[in-house]
Amino acid sequence: MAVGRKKIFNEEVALKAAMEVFWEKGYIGASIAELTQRMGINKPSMYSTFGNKEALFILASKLYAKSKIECLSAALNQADLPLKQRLKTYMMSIVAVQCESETTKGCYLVQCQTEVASGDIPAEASQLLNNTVDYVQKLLEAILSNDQESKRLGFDKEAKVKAFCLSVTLRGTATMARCGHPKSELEAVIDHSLRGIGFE
Amino acid sequence: MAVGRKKIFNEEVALKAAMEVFWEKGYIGASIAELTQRMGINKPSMYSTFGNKEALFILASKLYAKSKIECLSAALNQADLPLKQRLKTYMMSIVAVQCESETTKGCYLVQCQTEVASGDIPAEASQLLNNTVDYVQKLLEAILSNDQESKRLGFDKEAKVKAFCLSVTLRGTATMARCGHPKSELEAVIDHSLRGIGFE
DNA sequence: TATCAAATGTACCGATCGGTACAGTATTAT
DNA sequence: ATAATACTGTACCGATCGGTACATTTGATA
Repeated sequence: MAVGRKKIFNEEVALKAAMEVFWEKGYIGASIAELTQRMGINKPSMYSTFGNKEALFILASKLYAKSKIECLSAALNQADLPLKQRLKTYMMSIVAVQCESETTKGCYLVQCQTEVASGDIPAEASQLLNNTVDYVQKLLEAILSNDQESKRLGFDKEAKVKAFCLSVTLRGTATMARCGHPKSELEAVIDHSLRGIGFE
Repeated sequence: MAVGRKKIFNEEVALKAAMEVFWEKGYIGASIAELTQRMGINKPSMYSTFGNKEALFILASKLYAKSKIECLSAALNQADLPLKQRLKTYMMSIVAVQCESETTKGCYLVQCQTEVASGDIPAEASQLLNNTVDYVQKLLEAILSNDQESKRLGFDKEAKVKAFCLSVTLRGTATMARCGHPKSELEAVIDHSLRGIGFE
């Protein structure tokens, strides 16, 4: 058994709170003071548990990727549903995440990636953000390349550019969600976007 | 004639330099130190000429709106060209601005609007940013509502939602441009987007 | 040439940034 | 009980933030 005084907080709960702050404020905008306050711990506890701001950010980003993005992928492979419907369900599930908060937040990744271009985010964290954003696009591309229905429609030949278009749309909805536009308004955009790559 | 020592710098040149910095770094990310350095002046000159950071930001934002956005509107009203072509030319001219820099910047407005949601930008400046972003969408909506060809196609009945879709696309391309995607890659997205609202 | 307004450069202000030293307190092992 | 260990709280570090006081320099006016 571990010796010494027990931690008074739960690491997972604290990390989730940190993720929320980074989501709202970005990497630079999230101060250690606000982070620790919202995490319910004080600075030495944060530093001893998570290392430093960058390490905390990397953990928070991984948590976002896992709990808010990667877990949605299954919708794309529901074998019995038409491709269009699977894509719409998947994209709308991402939009739902963008709109889920009362304090409008958009997408953690899109939010923080704008800071990458500013040179404000350390290299390792930048890489992680880029990889996760890429993950969605690659996933869409893979479906459009390999799905039977997609091949039948001839979409596999333009899978890359079509996936890119859908990805652009999702980034656009992320910025809109951050400005307070509700899911209901963004649904029409997804519909039009799917039409744009050739559905109907 | 004005009495006293002459200004050693040109206000317009300095303001343009400030706009570039805000464009790259956003409002919070642009420090007074970097701003004054890139403007080629020192802090007291900046404060005596422009007031403070917020006032400088408002002037820089107005300059961006005028010199990078509003001046592009004419392309939409080139009477002899088909609507689709006018829309594409207009949207691509905005994409060109998003991609114009060697240090990739995306869109000043989209960049800074994400900071509005963080509560980092003073009220007056927020309002200005929102208005300018709204300007593009309203412009698209007006064309789709009133243009003869648009009416013939029946687009005027859904002008609002179609304009919103195009606006989302342009915000998406802005975030892509900021990540280094070139204009050539984004052109296909504009084409698909126009297809999505009913062209072809 | 003397005067005076305006711009400049330096040096500083308090507040906040990310990060840490250290004393105090709780917990387990001996 | 006592020692060893790990977490907590306070108080601080140097660096940077936006902003300013002030002495100096410049140049037009009188």
